[in-house]
Amino acid sequence: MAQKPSIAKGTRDFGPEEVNKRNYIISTIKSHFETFGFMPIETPSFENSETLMGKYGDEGDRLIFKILNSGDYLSKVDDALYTKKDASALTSRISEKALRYDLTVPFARYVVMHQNEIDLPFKRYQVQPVWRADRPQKGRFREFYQCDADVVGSTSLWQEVEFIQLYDTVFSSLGVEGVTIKLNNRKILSGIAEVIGAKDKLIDFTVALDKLDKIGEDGVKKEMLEKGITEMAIEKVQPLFSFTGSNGSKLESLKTMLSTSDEGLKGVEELSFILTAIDALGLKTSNLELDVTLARGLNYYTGAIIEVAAPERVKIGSIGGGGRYDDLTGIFGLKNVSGVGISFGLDRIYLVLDELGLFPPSVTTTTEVLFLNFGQNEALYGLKAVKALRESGIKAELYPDDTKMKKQMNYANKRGIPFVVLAGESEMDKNTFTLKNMNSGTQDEVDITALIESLRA
RNA sequence: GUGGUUGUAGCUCAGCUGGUUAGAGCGCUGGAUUGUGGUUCCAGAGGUCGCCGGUUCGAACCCGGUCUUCCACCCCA
Repeated sequence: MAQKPSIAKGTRDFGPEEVNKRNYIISTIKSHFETFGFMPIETPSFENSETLMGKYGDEGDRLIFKILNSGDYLSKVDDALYTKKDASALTSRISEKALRYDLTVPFARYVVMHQNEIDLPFKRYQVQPVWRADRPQKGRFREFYQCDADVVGSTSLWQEVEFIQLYDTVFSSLGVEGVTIKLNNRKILSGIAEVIGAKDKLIDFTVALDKLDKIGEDGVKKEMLEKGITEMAIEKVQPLFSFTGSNGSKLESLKTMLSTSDEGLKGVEELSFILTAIDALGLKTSNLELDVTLARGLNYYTGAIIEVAAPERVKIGSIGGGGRYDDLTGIFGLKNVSGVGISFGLDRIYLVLDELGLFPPSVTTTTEVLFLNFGQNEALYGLKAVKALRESGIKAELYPDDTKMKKQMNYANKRGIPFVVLAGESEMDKNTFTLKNMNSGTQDEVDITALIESLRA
């Protein structure tokens, strides 16, 4: 009984064209990672559960795909636990492995486990799939690729400067001009919370502030009030709601607002350093913008927070993000190692390139010439030429079956193969080939040298 | 995890207040056309109406559950 084929929720198949396009993006990103001095590593697709659990908050734990133990996993569960139906307690007994949730935590584990083999500061890049048991949505899947570059073992702000340059280089190279690299700093957000006397509500405060462009000033204020932030406190940060002007003037106004917070001022100083450096170095096509509402991934970022927005005409939002996290490896017992890194959102970059028509035509590679098959002797004659063409770097193939010519021509046509070679008895007698241009319909009878020459052009 | 939405041929979709053999376009296969594809013409194949149950004389259509799709929230790339 045949079953209806299906694929798991939130996963996708990729056809030849999609794979070629995705590979184009990935290889562009990788080549720039390398010119910036990053080195590749790979980690397993699944880790021991304890490596991942508890690193992404309660919400994160829920979204981690757990792998059921092999064998009779229920035999290890005592009746009391089983009857209690406590999912989280039961999970730890029947599942000891879990699928990779991101590339950062496995990287931290890698650094700690291999600390004697690597030289700090260590710059690594990693392009691998990750899995999340999330509910799928537009541009969000349960299996997707992350393209990460991180540096560990240096607190220097020059790293942040380098990462901004890297973003600019990659997007310019892909032809995506006019992206906006948004920059913020956790210390500034902390400072603001401190100044308004809501230090304990930092997360609530920033999560609400982050939604400013989405739900507007009134919506943000409403959410803040709901979370128990006082009206007086909100009053104090009123300037944040209409924060415009140059990066310089924004910094000035932050400096005033945060004058009583040492941490906040430190954040201003760090931002100022980065902005000055980028100003001096220049960017190819990107814009750099100080954005105090930027607060993603706040759970672990401790300094810089970076996010890249697609050009305005493409309504797709964020296409990359990153930041600084002090003590990245502390959870695995290696103290005082700071990390900073960025990530490229492959799927969304794909959508941007597709929408703007930025994939080079050469990305979709097809066979350049198809030899029609007229029988055993003709096939062998053709295959000798195919071999010669391949040695000249031309993508060539022979139609495998001796079927009707109409069928073979049709196949070439549908695959978009630009040239077809007809070589039957009469050509074999003369040691020639009939080369047909499928676009114009014209054809010429040529010898092997001329065949290679005309296909090479 | 919460709320909503979608599912009919390989694909995109019609299908009336519940009524007999569920349709179209595209695609596919064969032929017109035995060494010439795209265009045209002719013929043909292809459907447990997502799945399970219920209501009814009768269900693609109504009801419940479930899976899936897409959207919003939460969160996030």
